[in-house]
Amino acid sequence: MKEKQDFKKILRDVKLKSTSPRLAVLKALREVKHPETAQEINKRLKNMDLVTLYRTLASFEEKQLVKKIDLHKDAVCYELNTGHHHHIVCTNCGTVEDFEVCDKNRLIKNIVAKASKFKNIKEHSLELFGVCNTCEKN
Amino acid sequence: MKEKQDFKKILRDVKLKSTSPRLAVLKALREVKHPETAQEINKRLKNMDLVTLYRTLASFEEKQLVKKIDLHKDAVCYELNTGHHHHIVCTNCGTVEDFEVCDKNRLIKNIVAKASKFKNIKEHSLELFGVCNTCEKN
DNA sequence: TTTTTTGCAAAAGGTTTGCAACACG
DNA sequence: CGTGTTGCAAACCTTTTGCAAAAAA
Repeated sequence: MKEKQDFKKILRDVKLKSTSPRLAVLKALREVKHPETAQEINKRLKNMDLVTLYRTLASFEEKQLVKKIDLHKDAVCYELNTGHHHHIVCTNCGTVEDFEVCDKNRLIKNIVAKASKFKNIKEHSLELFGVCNTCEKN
Repeated sequence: MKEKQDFKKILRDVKLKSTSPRLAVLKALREVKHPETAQEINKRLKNMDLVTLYRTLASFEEKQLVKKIDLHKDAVCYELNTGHHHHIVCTNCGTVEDFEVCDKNRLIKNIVAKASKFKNIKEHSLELFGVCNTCEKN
């Protein structure tokens, strides 16, 4: 299977040993298009220990393979760190739509220019919350 | 005391009964300029039950007196909902600097214009994370 | 007096830690 | 073979819930 080789290379590149839990988590993360909580990911994986999953996600986050995102759910969500984007979340049904911000660098530059205590920004959160069109009809 | 009357009016305006825990929490929130976790607020208050504090903060949030904010700390932070602003957080020492975004409405409008599932945005998060100038020297 | 709120104890839920057995490289 | 990783149990920490006593209007 070609995908498996992909995953092994990804792990090798970040100097993580290739183990079956890690491969399984990479697969699970790639399968799904929206951020999920650890429990949600765990539910989709057979024979995966929740503790191992948390540790796997933590190591992936450290290597910047995944990002943690707060979508105002009961728990933090995780997603593969591919392509920079943000999310609009339906506060009613939980649907998530991605979006990109074209002039974000300019935005952040403007903010930092006025800031007195910071010169460099490493990360940022930007998530929108509303009721999606489907939910609004009901 | 004039401030106490202020607080009583605030509570009356949102139809919450005026009780000493609520007055104490309002005072505590006004005293401090940056968002704090429930535990941090609780530490500054004498004779305040943590459970009561959580319930008080929840009722305040419902009445939009306070806002919950995720600053990537161990727990959610709360702050008085006065004047719309966002935060830059030092990932090293925790220092927080506020900022305002002047063209935020335009930003959100642009995002929503491209969104297929959403027409209206009710809330948004926008927090920046970096290392503050002081920490960067060391 | 009636209804809401408080305070305590206890539970719930997500996440972390300790440690021995195991597996990758 | 040595070091990093897993799996299980148990701990941890924040937040919530239940309920009787207390306080607000």
